[in-house]
Amino acid sequence: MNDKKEYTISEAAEIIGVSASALRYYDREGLLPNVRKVSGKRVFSEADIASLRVLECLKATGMSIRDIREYFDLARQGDATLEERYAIILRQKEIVNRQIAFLNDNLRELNRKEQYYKSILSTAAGSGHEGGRN
Amino acid sequence: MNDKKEYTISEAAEIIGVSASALRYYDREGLLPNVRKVSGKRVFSEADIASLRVLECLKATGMSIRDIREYFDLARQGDATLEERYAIILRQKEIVNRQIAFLNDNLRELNRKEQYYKSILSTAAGSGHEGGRN
DNA sequence: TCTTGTGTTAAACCGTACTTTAAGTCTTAC
DNA sequence: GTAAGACTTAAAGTACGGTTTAACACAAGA
Repeated sequence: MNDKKEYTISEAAEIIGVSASALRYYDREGLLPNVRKVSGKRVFSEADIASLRVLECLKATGMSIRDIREYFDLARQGDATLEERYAIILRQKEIVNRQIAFLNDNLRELNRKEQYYKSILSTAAGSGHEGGRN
Repeated sequence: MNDKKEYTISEAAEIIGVSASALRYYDREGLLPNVRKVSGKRVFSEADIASLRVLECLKATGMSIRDIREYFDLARQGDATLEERYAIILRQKEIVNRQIAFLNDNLRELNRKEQYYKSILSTAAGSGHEGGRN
């Protein structure tokens, strides 16, 4: 009995870590078709919260709101779209792997810069080292 | 003698992998103060290309155009700002490390979803598995 | 000379993902 | 009954990072 089953928009916002207006925006964009309305007010179920977590995961990996909606639409079409959704997840995994590899490349660049600054700073001399270049 | 020393805007754009209009935009935003103009036209030196590479690196790690300009401005102020620039690089490294960690978290989520779909698809039955949830 | 190609500018426009505003509804507490 | 607090909507506004447009300049080649 510890698990509450329903949430207001501001509770859902707090749980997920976004603003209530962002949730309204997601709803407008068709991303929350399962959220019921009781006397004009949105009621979020545990399943809606779970959907929001998936939404946040996909969003965090750079998928656009539009593409996430398409993925959710497929889910609502049931088992017939399982393979398609599986393919989307695989594709998104590849995208994330590329993002990570890219960030690692840039991290190496930053490390080089760090070492460069370190070496200059360690010679402690105040004597003109640079010509104002980055 | 194989190294050309100067480039037109479209050559620079090609080398860096951005559009010429993006370079003009960077210039407008004060990110290319060292680019000379010869009879009204921008001339990019090797040093300018090097700056652009730094710009792309910082941009790729999520630094805003405005913050990159501030970093470049510090560089133009010379040795007095070395420590400050060093600190910026260290901070940016931390940001990138957090980004990578975050992407890894999301990758794990995607892996879970992949396994979930895989397990359903492997039972090959076409029998109602889901209620249209994501 | 005239066209082609490459460059220039200022200003307007664009897509994405929200946020803000204004006006209204509903419930509860006093 | 009335005020507060949380919710609703449609529509406008915002920030960011460019892109596009329109009008013009200049150099080289046919």
